[in-house]
Amino acid sequence: MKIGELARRTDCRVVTIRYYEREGLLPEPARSEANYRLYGEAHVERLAFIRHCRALDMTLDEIRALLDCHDHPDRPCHEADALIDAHLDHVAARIAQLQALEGALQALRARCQGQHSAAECGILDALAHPPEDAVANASADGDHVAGVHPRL
Amino acid sequence: MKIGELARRTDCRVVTIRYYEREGLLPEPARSEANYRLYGEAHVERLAFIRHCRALDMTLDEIRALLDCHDHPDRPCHEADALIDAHLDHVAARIAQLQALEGALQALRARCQGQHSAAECGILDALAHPPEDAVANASADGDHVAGVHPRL
DNA sequence: GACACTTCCTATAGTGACTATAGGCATTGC
DNA sequence: GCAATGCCTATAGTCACTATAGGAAGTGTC
Repeated sequence: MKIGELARRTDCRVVTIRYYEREGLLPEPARSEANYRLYGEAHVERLAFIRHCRALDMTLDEIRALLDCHDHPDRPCHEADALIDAHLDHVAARIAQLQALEGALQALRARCQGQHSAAECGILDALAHPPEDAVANASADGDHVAGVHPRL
Repeated sequence: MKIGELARRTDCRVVTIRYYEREGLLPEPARSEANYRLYGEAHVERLAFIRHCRALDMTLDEIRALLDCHDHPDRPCHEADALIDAHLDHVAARIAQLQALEGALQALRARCQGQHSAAECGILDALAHPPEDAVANASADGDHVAGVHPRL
């Protein structure tokens, strides 16, 4: 099949497939006479694997490591386990962080009901002079779980 | 004060301050004879405002909008309110998403206790052939709240 | 005054995981 | 024969920074 069908079957953009190829996550496929990429079922499976990992918010580096396990079925799978564990930790940490953030935002929101001018707005005031601890715990500590504005 | 002191007082890197200036979030300060940037208390306050917003994971565009409100105290503050509301929605959505993700990862993790070879590993198997719905709800829907791997 | 060390300056490129654009060839349907 | 679509490559842009290079100015010690 050509790249468009692969894209349709894996719910992945065509450009993204080519990007994965450049990044070495997908092997270079055969080419037609017209130089079109030609894929088989193995490619569908591998791309599906990648997209599932991405849906779980793993980085391409993490996925590379998992694919490496996948490509060496004779080796033990401690690595894969450890990777998932570490990733779980990151996700849990990020959730806690965002919940703190949600609390801070709700407190902020409660300070204004929209009836004032900006000069009297409790929100703007609080942002200019926050109560010290309100925001302290909400900021990330480099734990590799992304901020509030994803791309996907 | 010079840029280093401003950075220390606001817990913000020097390069980041210059970046905010280039982005128009901070006004260009006065310069010393040696061309060093010279800041006053107004800059400290404005930068603190920006950093608090960033700690709440707002984008620079959102912050620009809030600063615009801040800079026009005579105007009503509906905009600021609406912005915080929208941001809260995004954070809440992201939390829900990550919790779904956490569940999917825990289910995944439970499939292997690390005693197998990669060929028998339940994790790798599940990633290659997931049970359809497991991952479906975990993937983002472009709601602008970032993925699992932040930078900050 | 000579030297090292730190702080400051500008400009440019890199990060991750894509997305967008330009310019062009191949295929398909009418 | 022609337009619409799909495919190709290559390059640049996204966001919020971070890193690096190369140099000038200020500070402290001998």
